[in-house]
Amino acid sequence: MGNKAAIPDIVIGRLPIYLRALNRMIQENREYTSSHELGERLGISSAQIRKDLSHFGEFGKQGTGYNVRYLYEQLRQILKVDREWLMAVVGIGDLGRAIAHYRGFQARGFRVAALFDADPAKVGERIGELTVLPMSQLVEEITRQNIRIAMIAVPASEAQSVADKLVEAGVQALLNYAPITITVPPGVRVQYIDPAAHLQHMTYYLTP
Amino acid sequence: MGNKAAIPDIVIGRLPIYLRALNRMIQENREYTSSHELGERLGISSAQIRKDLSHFGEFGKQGTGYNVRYLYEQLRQILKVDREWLMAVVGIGDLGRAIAHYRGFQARGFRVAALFDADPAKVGERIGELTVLPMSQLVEEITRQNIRIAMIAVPASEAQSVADKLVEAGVQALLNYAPITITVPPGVRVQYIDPAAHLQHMTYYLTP
DNA sequence: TAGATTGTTAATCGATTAACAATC
DNA sequence: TAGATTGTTAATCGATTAACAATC
Repeated sequence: MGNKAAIPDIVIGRLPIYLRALNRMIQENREYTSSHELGERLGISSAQIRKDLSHFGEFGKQGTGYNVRYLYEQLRQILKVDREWLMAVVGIGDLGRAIAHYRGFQARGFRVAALFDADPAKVGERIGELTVLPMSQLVEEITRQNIRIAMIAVPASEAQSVADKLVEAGVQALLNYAPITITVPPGVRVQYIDPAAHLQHMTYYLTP
Repeated sequence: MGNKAAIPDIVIGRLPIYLRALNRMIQENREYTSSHELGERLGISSAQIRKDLSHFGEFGKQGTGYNVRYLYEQLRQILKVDREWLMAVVGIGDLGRAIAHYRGFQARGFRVAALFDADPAKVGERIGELTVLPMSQLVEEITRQNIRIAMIAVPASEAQSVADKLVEAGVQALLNYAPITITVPPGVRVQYIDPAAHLQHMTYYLTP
């Protein structure tokens, strides 16, 4: 209580992993779990899990551990995914299309609510319940729907200017699929999805 | 020299980011760069970049910094991406298809060389130069092509058993797109791509 | 040369782990 | 009760940063 110190970002980054594991346990009808069991599944020490959770409150009971559903709901609240966030996708290539079709966002707090592409040939195309809009409507549509999150799925050469435009429209969180580091003003968050970077991380350890 | 101590994994994980930035600089025809400039672009301290690189050798010159192309080639060698790694993709849904079509792997050391799906309706389908194969051919085909890396793009419920099968076939590096932590034997590496987890990491900081 | 920048050492900072009293 | 497991403290471990001699 009276927790003034900011919680380390690295801890926040682990919460979605805990949430993912808890979701799995709910599907398996597990009622209780322990820091030891969770750690076992995730390859994390039980001490770390208890320490991480202790930043936010006391969620367990000595002797019995954590009620799976309760902890799940608490983490959803902490991460603010006990609601539905609207997202924009910019760049409707193969990847943007896959993102737009992906069924997995809904259960985790997200919904794709707008699609944009610079290519006139793609504008007007219907994908699910959405129509691809031109870049010229980006600011207007994002403002209208009060969209706060966007996914960038354009070529690397376009990513920075698209990011600038999204920030101008009021977007505060960017998930960038383009293989390039982008610069944003303070207060805007960026996360990166770069499969090739992950692959290169692993090849270091592979013997030729 | 005589560097016996293992290099921290967190350092290895940053090398692909440096490589990405250097690649960009090559495109921009920049001949030299400095730890300061690189750090500026990436939001990393110059000291960290110098420290990271110092694990592998001396790549710069006092006063002038680093030759962009030289450092790029050195990092490619260190990460072993100065060659072409063959990859298998398991699960040919929207995402698997996007991966199979993605043009960006080639330049970074990778090529998709085999596609698998459990759905008989998808088996036999041609995607680019490849034909989707049934799971029953997985071990044989991966062995035949000596594939060491695989990408898992199946539903979460299937991911663990697919991983087991890939490991059985001799795959040593897995990039898992399914939102679930998988368990693999020692010596096999796993990296995760979970966009929803990244999004949840960011919503923590968003004000409602 | 003077200015710039490296590679490296030592100091600092922060994250992880071990241990255990509290208690279900 | 006895056994199990939490939440927390202190100790350990590792990563980042600051500083600077070396030198291009």
